Amino acid sequence: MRIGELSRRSGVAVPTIKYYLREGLLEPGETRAANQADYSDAHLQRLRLIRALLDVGGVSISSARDVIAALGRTDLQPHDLLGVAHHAVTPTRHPDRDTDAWRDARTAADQFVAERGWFVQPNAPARDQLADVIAALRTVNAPEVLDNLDAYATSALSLAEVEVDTVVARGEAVRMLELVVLGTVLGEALFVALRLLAHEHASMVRLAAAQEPSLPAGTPSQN
Amino acid sequence: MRIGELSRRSGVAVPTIKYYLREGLLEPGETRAANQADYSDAHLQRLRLIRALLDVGGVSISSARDVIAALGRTDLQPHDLLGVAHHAVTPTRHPDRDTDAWRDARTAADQFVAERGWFVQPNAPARDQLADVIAALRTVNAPEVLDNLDAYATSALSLAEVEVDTVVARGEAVRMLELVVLGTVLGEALFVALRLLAHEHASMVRLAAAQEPSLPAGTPSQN
DNA sequence: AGTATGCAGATAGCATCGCTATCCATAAGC
DNA sequence: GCTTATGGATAGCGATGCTATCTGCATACT
Repeated sequence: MRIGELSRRSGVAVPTIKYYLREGLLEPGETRAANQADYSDAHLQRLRLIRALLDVGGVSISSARDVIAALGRTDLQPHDLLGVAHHAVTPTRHPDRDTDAWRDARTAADQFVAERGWFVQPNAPARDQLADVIAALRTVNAPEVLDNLDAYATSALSLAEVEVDTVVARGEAVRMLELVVLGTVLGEALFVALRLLAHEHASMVRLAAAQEPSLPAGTPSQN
Repeated sequence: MRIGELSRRSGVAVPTIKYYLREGLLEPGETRAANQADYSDAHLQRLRLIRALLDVGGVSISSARDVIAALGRTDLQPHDLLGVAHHAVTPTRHPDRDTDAWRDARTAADQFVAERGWFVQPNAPARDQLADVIAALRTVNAPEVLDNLDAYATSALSLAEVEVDTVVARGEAVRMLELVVLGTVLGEALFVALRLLAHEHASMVRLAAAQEPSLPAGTPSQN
């Protein structure tokens, strides 16, 4: 198919597809003549993956390029891809990390990981992310949230185990790689959305109940 | 204190503080003369909150303004603030929602919420977010991730209950409002970081173990 | 009193990101 | 032969989050 049809079938504008080609997110089609290239169903699939990463996963163009490049490598194991996927979902914006307060928070983060017995690379970016949040919660003086660290970690671990099992359940290497990426990026979006829904439910049950006694009957609290 | 000291103590550049003043994120200091204003510790605190929301929470300037405006209102109950906080963590980017595939996903999202017995406003933005992810997972043909919806929801609910309880445990209304915001925005960042750490741990234990038998001895799988 | 520094408020500029629009020569389709 | 579409290149655009500069005045130091 040519670019027009690719555009129609994917819902992505032609200039945008050209932009992705320029940026190396999408492989060029097979050139037939100076101004004719042929795109396959694989291109369509790839385009859908790109849009999912960008629109739903919130991944940047350059991170998406890295992820896609990694997907194309046959020498990577699923675990190796995790680093790339994690990098993709790691925000670039972050607070000033060159302060004593931040370094203290980073120490606390490392200590927490160690106490949990988690096996995590010493330079994993998620350690810095955790330190960012710890430092922020301390400076805004909200230790209550940090008191729940264990609850957060327990939820996170049980989720992570389910996700990894989902990948492991697959035999084919190529499929596993895709699932690592999708599980990491879209899994995060999935959880975030569900957390907000659960948040609203829990809040309605526990907070609103106090002020407005006549709640929807039979709303379970799921304990 | 004057703006220079506020800048030094907060680590925020003077022009940036002026920008926040213009944008209505920070209240003007008490004017003493045409070009002299006085800032209090409350301003410093507020500035730290702003930086936490922007840098760690990834909230936009305009959402931060909404959140801060809501914090200042005395007529709001904690539950009312949830909507504002949720809006702040809801990304503006989203896939095309004007397709049949998306509407199907939205129906599936509503059905999921209903099955769970969750009490959630029909127009809650998180419903759309959930539909976004469901639609994306379907178009990239990764139903495996969706098979774990229940696991995700269970984790999300237990987390949400802990978070709501943390807010409820506080008596003072003003503090509760702050905690709703911090719990929603920074709680998300906290969970995301912990999930990545747990992800790496679980992956190391289950995936890398297969190819590289000599793992760090005694790494528990926390089952 | 004189000088240097700092301040408030206003306006303009800037870097990045993710597209979008335009142009050109060529090929396809009717 | 004529319209339309294409590939490739280059330039521009709108939003975001600052950053820089200017002006007139207050403050601080000496």
